[in-house]
Amino acid sequence: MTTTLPIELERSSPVPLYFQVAQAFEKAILDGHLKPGDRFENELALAKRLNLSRPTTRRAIQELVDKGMLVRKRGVGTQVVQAPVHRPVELTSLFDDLARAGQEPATKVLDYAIGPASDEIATHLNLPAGSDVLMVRRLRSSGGQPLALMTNHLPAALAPDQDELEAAGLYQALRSRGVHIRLARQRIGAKAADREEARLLDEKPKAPLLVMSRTAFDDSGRIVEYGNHAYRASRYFFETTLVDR
Amino acid sequence: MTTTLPIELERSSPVPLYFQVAQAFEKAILDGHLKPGDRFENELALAKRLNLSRPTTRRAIQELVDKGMLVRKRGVGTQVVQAPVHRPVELTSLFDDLARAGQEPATKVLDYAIGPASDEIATHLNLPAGSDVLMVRRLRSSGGQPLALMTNHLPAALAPDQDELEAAGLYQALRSRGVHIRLARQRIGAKAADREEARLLDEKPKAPLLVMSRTAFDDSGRIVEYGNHAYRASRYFFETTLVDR
DNA sequence: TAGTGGTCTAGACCACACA
DNA sequence: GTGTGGTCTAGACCACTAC
Repeated sequence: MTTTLPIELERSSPVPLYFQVAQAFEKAILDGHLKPGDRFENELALAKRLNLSRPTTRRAIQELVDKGMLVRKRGVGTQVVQAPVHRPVELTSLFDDLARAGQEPATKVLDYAIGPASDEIATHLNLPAGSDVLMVRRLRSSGGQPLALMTNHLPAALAPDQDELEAAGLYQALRSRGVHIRLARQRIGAKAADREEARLLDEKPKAPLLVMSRTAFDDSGRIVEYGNHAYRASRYFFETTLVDR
Repeated sequence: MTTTLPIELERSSPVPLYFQVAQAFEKAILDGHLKPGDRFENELALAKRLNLSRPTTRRAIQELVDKGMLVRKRGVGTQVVQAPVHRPVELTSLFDDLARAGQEPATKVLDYAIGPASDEIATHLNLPAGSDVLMVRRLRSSGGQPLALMTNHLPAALAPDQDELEAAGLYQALRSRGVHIRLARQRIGAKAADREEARLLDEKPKAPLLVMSRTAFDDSGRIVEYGNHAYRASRYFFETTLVDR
């Protein structure tokens, strides 16, 4: 069955039309007005109904396909994916994730030191050996329980204050300094906790930890941050959605 | 500096023009002909040079932005990201990953049983309780060493033969049955190995394992597979690239 | 002010799936 | 055959950045 959804467009809004359309459909899916397996209106009909050009309409639909909420099949049509949808992984910090989940994260800065980079760190940050970098180690907790141990390295020029790092996430602190993170590459693995990690995270030595190392880039393609995070396996996981295009 | 790259287009090819362009640039970046930090030709100039329309040119560039190889900044331009590029995570199986890496994976089917689904599995597969499903448990090894223990559940109608599962990956077996996986949602975490996992994976009990549970959808949005995989932490990790759009 | 990317239009033709 | 999505054109106007 093809459901038609009433959509109001605000043509004078700075929000792109394709985005308004995509959001309206996303909301309809999340609210259950469009059900899993429902056939979607075809592009031409939708474009006509909304008084939009086909490319604009198409882009709106593609947005949701990329998010893993719709699937399209050439010659057949577009359908809503058959499963309750979670939020896709976004380029936000753990701090943001938790704040959104209402878990009230707290951060304690354990180490904060600026000095010449080791060869390894300089390589990861793509800086000349010996450049000044900030190393910060933080313990993130939520609900009174330790959650993650985070070690990050940044070019000294971008170093946020220690206060900022306790009050907000690293990315938020960078944003307020005009640094916009556009890209992150992550490597996710597992390891056994060493003695210090165990102590700080309130786990036993050799307890399984979920580890993530991340390199973040700004909108000029420069490396802004390199970090190693260790999460308590009992309290954290990553979600990813992969789309074949 | 703006580098101009000679690109040959095959207009009669079934390969889309935007894809040909994207591939040419991707190759140039991977081969080092375009270096990290290099300014990219702007869209209009590139379109004119290649005798393409701007949308087509733009789509080619966007393709590489989505892959995390380029970053664009409004009013400024497009640049090559400042770091060696790995392959992005794709919708392939571990089997494919290893075969590509030349590690000669081998698979042993430990269990293969078709029967009524438990409530939990039925829910994960979005099937009526008690529907017939295949449960298959496999041990994946490479280089003579165990690597992953994989438990998968599929609707019985899609069940590949046991032979197929030993010879190829699950996804490849499904593909040869006309099932095209278009979407996968993954949850990645860590856990301690239980006694049986430890035995099969040649690890000690309580050794850290990287675990992934995955739900896969076909091009009609139906759930095709639900699986739980456990990887030896010492031998596997996941890579993800996140792009802010 | 000049140059860049971001959005949008109104069409066109093609490839594929299905009845 | 009919209907669907996939690709492509040749423009247009706007928003933002840097000088």
